[in-house]
Amino acid sequence: MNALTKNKITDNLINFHFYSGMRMDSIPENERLELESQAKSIKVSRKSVLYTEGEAPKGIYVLLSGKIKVSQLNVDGSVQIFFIYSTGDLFGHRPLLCNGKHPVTAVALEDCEFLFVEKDHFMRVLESSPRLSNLFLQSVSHEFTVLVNRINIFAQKSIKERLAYFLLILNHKYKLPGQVADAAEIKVNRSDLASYTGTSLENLVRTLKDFKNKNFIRTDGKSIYINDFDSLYSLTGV
Amino acid sequence: MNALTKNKITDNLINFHFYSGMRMDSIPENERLELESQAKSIKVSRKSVLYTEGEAPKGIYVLLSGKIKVSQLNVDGSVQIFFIYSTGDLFGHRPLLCNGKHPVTAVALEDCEFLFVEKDHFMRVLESSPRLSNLFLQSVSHEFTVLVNRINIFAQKSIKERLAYFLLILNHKYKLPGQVADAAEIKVNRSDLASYTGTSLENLVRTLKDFKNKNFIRTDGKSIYINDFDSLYSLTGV
DNA sequence: CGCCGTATTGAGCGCTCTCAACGAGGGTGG
DNA sequence: CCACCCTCGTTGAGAGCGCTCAATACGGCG
Repeated sequence: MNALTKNKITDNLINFHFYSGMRMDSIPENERLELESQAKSIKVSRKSVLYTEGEAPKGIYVLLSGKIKVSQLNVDGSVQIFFIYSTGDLFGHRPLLCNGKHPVTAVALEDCEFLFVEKDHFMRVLESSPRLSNLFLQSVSHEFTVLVNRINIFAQKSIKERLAYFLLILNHKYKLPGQVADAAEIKVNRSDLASYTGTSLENLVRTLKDFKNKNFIRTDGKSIYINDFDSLYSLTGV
Repeated sequence: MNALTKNKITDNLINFHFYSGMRMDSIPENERLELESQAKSIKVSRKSVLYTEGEAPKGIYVLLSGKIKVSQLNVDGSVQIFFIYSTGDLFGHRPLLCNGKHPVTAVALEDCEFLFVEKDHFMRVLESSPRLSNLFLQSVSHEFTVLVNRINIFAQKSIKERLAYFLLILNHKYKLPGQVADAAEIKVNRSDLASYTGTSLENLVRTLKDFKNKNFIRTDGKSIYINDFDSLYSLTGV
């Protein structure tokens, strides 16, 4: 893949489909220090539940290490995963901003460490800083576009197209800090990957196998690595 | 249907799935007057295009009469409709709030009349009013939940479930101001309804027929009326 | 070694799509 | 007024995708 193509993939996906929302390092120093001054550092182990859908939000979270999955459980037992957060991502703020309940459940995919800022402190800092408030407004407005684009993906694309799409997104999420290689080690189990892609476990496995046969990806145990970004990207049709 | 059930439907759908976003009448009077002072009143005929995906946003819109559909066109020619705006809805603001392009295309479904506030004026009013800015932050954060719920619908539900869901949403959108009757005249053509539900035209027609046979809905020419809110609601599984 | 959770594969069914034809209704020109 | 056309809606048939159920393989751990 040449540099031009690569940039196009990166631009399009990151800007309009991927975009992790708010990150701690995009917050101005003053406000960040103010938030951090009252933040608790918390460690949880794999499978821990940070919050559950329907709960009142207690504060905001900044992930320092590990991965968090954010999902909904349907009445028929099916699970839809919406996001996977990685280091630096700030989340859990949106229900606070609109006085709502958590619409989703957040669970640790690995052992995690995060900062937790309590609701009252967060809201105080937010109210005292129009700059921060505008930053959130910008961020959430951008995420609106990201979600609209994702609705289109789910409504109009086949499993194959969707899986290609989500593998590219996960590749970003699983890049290690400072990693130069394009391909990351994607460590999501088949069941979660199926819930993320919106398909059954068996169908997910079959589609992965298809991608492997075409040499788009390779696997090592349960881990997935992308070989051919270009082909996956053109498959997505975005 | 008893009153309790009806309220549950209304509450759940309106709050978490429907929610039309910002409305002019939820803006504090001062700011509203300031916005309106520079607003142009514009009339367009059916099928007129207000803006196209990829375009730079020029301002915000407040619908006074008529209906607007908001959609994306895919490379394979398929169309996904995301929203249908009706009287009072304020839209087109989100790309302004995050310095982005329009992610979607807005087209008049009927002859429409709307207010248009130019970008510069809107941004000036917004910057001068933390209260307005916070209102938008609240609104867009709430819409985040709405869109997340909708992703779940598209990723996990069948056409039948999705159509039941969107018919209930459209029923709200097509209620006339002050209408007491529950059932509105839903005047969306089959093709648009298919694009909204995320299915093919033929399949949409077949599912409508199924609903008609079960007496969930009735049709009069091209218009659709809901008979049985309860059954449709329980079909959606939300 | 046996157990348990996860991954893979197979078979068959049903939903949804596409292609194709037909019908209904409104508008236009002869 | 009628004939024609154009758009939109409806129906049928058949193919293929994606689902469920069921069985098998694999790997870590007690």
